[in-house]
Amino acid sequence: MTIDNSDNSTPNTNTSTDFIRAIINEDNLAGKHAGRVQTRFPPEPNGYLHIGHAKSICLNFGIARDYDGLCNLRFDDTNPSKEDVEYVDSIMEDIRWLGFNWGDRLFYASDYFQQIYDWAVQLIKAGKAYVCELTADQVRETRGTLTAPGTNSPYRDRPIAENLDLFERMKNGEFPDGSKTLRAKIDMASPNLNMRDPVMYRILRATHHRTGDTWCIYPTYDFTHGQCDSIERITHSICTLEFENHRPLYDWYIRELGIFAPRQIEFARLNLTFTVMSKRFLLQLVKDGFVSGWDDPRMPTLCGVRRRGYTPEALRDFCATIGVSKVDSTVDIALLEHCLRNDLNKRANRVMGVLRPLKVIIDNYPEGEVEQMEAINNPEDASAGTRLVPFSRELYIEQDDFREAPPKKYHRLAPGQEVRLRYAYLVRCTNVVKNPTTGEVVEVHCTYDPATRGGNTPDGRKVKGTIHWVSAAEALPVEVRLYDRLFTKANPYDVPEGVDFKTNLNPNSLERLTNCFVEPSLRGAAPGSRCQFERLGYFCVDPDSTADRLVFNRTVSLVDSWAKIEKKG
RNA sequence: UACCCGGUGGUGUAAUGGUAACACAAGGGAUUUUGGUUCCCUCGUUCAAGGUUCGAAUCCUUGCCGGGUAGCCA
Repeated sequence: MTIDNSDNSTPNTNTSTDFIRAIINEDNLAGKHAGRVQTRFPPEPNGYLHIGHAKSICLNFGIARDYDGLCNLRFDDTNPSKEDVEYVDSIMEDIRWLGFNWGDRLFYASDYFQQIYDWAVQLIKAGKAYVCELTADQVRETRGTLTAPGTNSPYRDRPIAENLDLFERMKNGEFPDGSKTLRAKIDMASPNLNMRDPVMYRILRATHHRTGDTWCIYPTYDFTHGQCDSIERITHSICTLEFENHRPLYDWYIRELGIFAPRQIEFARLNLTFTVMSKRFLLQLVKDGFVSGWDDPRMPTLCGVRRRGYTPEALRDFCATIGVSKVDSTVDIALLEHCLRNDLNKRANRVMGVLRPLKVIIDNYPEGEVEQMEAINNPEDASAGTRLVPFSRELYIEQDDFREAPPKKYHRLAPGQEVRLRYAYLVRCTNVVKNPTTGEVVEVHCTYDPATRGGNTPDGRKVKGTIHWVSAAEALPVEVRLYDRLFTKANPYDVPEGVDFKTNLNPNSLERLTNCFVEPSLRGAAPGSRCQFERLGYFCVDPDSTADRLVFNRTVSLVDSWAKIEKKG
C-alpha cells in the first residue's frame, strides 16, 4: 500500500480582514456584547450542501474561531413540504467532513415553534398583527408593485380579541390550508415590499420531519429567523445578499418583540465558472438522470467533490483565498483546481498507472525475468519513503507517450528515439508492429541499456523524456473515470430566452476507461484513498470499487505544458 | 425606471485619508528521473465628472453601469 490518505491540515495563513470582520471589530470596540461573538450556519434541510455552502460554513465557523466565539448549527426547517431528514443527515456529515464542529449547539427552528407562536400572540395583543382572510392571489393584487403602493387588507383593523380568537383557531386546525394568514401590521405603502404587511404564519397541513402533525400552521422565514438568532444569542447573523431587503423586517420583529438584537450582515454568494450552484437546478440534474446522484463526482455538492477526491483542506484554502465581499462575482474554477493541486501535491503519493495501454517489448531483456525497481513515493515528502515496482520484458506505456511521427520538441518515445522508463532503464525504440487492417501501432519494440538501471546514465548522457510504465504481467487491471466540466459555458445560465440551461450540459463530461493498469502496490487500496498517477493527474479510489477491481476517479489533472507547446506547433 | 446594495488588472480579493498590492490566469526563462513541483521575470488595475483636502480607490455630489426586491419559499 503506497498511497497516503492522511488528513494533515494546512493552516490558512490569510490574514486579510474582510468587511464582516471589520464590522465585528467595530462592535467589539464599541463594547457590544462584551466582546462575545457568536454566529450560526442555518441551512434549510431541503437539499445537499455544495461548494457555495462551504464558503458560508468557513465564514461562520471561521469567524467564531478567530474571535474565540461559537458557531451554532441550526436547521431552518419552517417549510415541512420541502424538507426531509435525509438532508439533515447529509448536511451534518458534510460539515464534519469539511472540518467544522458545532459541539453541542445543534438546533432546529422547529425547536422554537411554541415560543414563536407565543411571540405572534404578543404582537397581536400589541395591535401589530392581524388575521387576514385574503387569498394568496388577493394578497398579491393588493400588495401594489415596485413603483406603486399597496392597499390595506379589509381585515387589517379587526379587533384584537377577534385576531386572538381566529389565530388560535388557525392553530387548532379549524380552517383549510391557505384560507387565512397572520400578517404583521406595518405599512402597505412602504417602498420596501417586505414591509407591506408580510405574512407571519400560514396554514399548511404537512407532516414535519421533526414535529410531525403537531402543527398545521407554520411561521415564515421572516418571522422565524431573527427570533431564532435572538434566542440563541447570535451576535452576528451572516447571510447572503438576497436577504438585504429583509433586514428592516428582521429588525422590526426584534424591536417590536423587545428581545435580544443580533446584527444581520449580508455577503455575496459564491458563483463558479462552468458550475451551477443552485439547489433547484442541481435537483433537476439528479431527477432527470443527467448525473448518477447528488454524489456524482461531477456535481459541485460536497458529497460529490468528496467522492471525486477533493480534500477539505483544499476547499478551506479556496474559501479563504476567494475572500468575502458584497460584490456579485464569479470565481474562476481554475482557482479551485489550483488549491486542490497545491494541497494534493504535498500529500498524494506518486504511483505509475497507464490509462490507454500500449504494449512495449524489450527485445534484449531476458524473458521471464522480473526486477524490483525502487521508486520514490513522494518527491515533496521524503518521509513517505520508497517502494519496489516490478519490471519485466513486457510493459504497458501510455499511448500518448509514443508517436510514430513525432512532432517537434516531442521528447517521448518514437522510432529510433531514446527515453527513460522512470526508475527503470533507458530504452530505444527499434521498430513497431501494426494492425494490418487499421494501420494502428499495437506493439512497440525496444532495446534497453543494462548500464542504466534505475534510470541513471553513468556516461552522463542526457535524455529529455521520462515516461511511466507498468509491467504487463504484474500490473493491476482497473477502471478509471475521467471527468470534464459538467457545462460547456463559463456561465451555464447564459441561455437564450425560454431555453433550458441544460442545453449547456457537456455531453462528454464523463469518460470511462475500463482497460487501465496500475502498479501492483495499489492492490487493496481503500475507497477514498488518493494518489497521483505520474504525469496523468490526481486520482481517488471510488466506492464503486470491489475487492478484486479498483475504480479510480480523476480528481484533477496535472498542469499540462506539453499541450500548450504542441498547440503552438 | 420605487427602494436597497454594489462598481479596484482577464478573474477574485487587499489597501479604511498617506508609495495601489496579493493570489489565480496569461506570456517568458532556470532547475527537474513527472512536459509535475520549485524558483525567477513579464503583462496589466481604482466606472466617469465635479467637489472637500497638503494628499482621495477611500469622504461628498451628480451621472453611468451591474445586481436584488412584487412567495402563504428560504
